[in-house]
Amino acid sequence: MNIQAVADRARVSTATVSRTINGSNKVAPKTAERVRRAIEALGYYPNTNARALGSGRSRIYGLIISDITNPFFPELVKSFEDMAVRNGFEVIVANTGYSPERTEVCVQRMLERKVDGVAVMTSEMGSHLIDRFHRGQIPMVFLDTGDPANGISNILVDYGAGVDDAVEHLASLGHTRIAFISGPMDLASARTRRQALLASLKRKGITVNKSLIEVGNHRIDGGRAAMDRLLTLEDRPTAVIASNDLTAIGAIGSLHRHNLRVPEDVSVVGFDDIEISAFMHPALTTVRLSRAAIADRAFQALYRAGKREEGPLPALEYRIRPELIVRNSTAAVAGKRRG
Amino acid sequence: MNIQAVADRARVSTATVSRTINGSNKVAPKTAERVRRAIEALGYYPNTNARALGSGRSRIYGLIISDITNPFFPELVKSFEDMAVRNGFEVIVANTGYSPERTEVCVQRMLERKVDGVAVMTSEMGSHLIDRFHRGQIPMVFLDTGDPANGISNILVDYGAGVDDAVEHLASLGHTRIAFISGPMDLASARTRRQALLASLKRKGITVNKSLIEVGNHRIDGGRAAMDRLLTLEDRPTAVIASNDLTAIGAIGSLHRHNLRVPEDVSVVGFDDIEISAFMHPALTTVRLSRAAIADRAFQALYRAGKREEGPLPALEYRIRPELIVRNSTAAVAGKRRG
DNA sequence: CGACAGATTGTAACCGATTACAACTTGCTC
DNA sequence: GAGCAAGTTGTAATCGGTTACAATCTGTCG
Repeated sequence: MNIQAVADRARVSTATVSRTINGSNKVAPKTAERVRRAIEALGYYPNTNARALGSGRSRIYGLIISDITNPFFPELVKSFEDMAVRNGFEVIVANTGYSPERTEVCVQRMLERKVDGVAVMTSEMGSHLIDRFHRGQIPMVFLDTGDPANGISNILVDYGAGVDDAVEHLASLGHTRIAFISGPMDLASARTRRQALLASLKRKGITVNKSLIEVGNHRIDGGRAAMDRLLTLEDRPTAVIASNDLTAIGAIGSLHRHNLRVPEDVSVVGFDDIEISAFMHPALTTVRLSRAAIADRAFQALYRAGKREEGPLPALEYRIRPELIVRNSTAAVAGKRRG
Repeated sequence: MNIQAVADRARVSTATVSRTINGSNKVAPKTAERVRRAIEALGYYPNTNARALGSGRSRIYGLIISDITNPFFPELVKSFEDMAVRNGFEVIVANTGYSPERTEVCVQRMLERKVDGVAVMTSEMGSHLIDRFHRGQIPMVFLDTGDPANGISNILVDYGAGVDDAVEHLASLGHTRIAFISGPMDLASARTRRQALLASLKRKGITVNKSLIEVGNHRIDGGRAAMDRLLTLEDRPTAVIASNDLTAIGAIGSLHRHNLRVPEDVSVVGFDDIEISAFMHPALTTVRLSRAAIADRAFQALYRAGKREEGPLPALEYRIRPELIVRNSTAAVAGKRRG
């Protein structure tokens, strides 16, 4: 079953079938209708490999993430895939596993499969790898680390605004001793969040005590260990902001093990709003970073770049503002606590 | 940069380059070496679209799952992708979203991209869709619902054995009033788990009380609601087995809200062992269904089928035995509890 | 030394689409 | 009715590989 069979049945040439399929306006309505009926009757669908080879466009987008088992990503992947498929694109997902070697493999996979664009939702992308995409004229969109001036669309998350909301929220509840559990410092996104938080505290006139800044690993165990350490302090924090939700969940676990109540004894704020956060006990107050919004902008960036024929790639910047979701892990600061 | 350029530089024909790349033994070692150096020097890699078109093999596997945001799947996807990439294959992941219409779209995507095999890790696959794969001679492997006699490899999970372990474990701790929170009854996998549990209880001589069987939805909120209902019973269960971990986590949430302790007052056992279960408070005792093992078998099934040239597809059955992981959500039954 | 098998390499058809270009229709205008 | 533009359709080259088959080379043996 190929395009020739359809052409024969519709009594036209393969060119006309191709034009009909691809929505060229150069086909007379009557002819197009005949072709469509032939396609229908034969149950024909085009061979995408031949299409890609002939046209130079694969209708595949690459999506590079760090790790699909990180709960931040599944929803992002799903949303992106959804949009892509609705627009006739396929998606190849690749995990870097935070490793440069694997990242190299990811890039190679994309190149070999001739993707029409690549969304890089992780920060482990060295400039020599970026160059390879550039050389292939492949549109790119990055999360936070793109550079529109350099032809790379960027999705810019306004961490400052999101974190401000969180700090404001805690301050309004009377908290002044606010601790922060950051992500691993070798992760660019973790550093960005940390900086945003420190800046925000400073802006609000809250003194930033070094001992109240702990480092986690963006996983539950890291959050738990960090909170354990914070609880050894002479002067414990009354509230904790975590660099992501898993860290916050770990912190809550630690607090529970130390027989402290959340939010009565300590308030906890997360970041991301992964699905499970709403169902925790207590439900987590967190700064939502919408994955659907990110996926949407990423797709749009690539899709638009693909629309232009042969102009310089229009690299754009898209802003996303996180949003504080208040649930039950935060409350007004209590009087002096035991300890 | 194409195969001709490599051929020119190595002073051979394109056929020889192709044979070298594809590891044909019909190339003299000296020649092969010359070709390899040319490839290296030029930084050449083949165009997979052309390859697929010419050979009829795309080196892409399809992976159909129900929903990547269901925590059961990310690890499965990652493991499968890992094996595939290591063996030179690409993977296309598609979510059915538990919907027949979307499932149809998934199948169409696979067909259009000419996958060399498809792993169906969900049960929403109607027989007319299966036929479409059959017609395309596309190897298939299913999870639990395959039929080797019909040319479809199957990965058979021995739910009975896993559930037996769980029941045995609870029985040995003195529990006799054991409740079960099932998944949604329109899900085949949920029904299978339910049947396995009922059979196991019967085998162990534990009376199965209808009121102790509740229905959840395989999500946290469903587990919570089901547990809420179980707690209204006159004679409460001392232990609960959940159809999956999210349900168990919801159940624990409910128990906590009712000021019951886990495991002192009620023991809880999950199923799947999703990543978060180990980090819960308390850490969840659960029956692990290894996603890595499933992914491994799925890949092997497709890969082997692809190796045979033109024989009838060797559909095989692979067995996987779940494994009880004892953590802190189960303990010996206490004396009479407050009612 | 010629014949022949086996190993190696090249030639060219083919996979199934896209698309530049040519060719043919129409319908106007003058 | 010739001339011409716009609209429609067909012809055939092309994308970049794979692979059947033909051609050539090498070595061995009688």
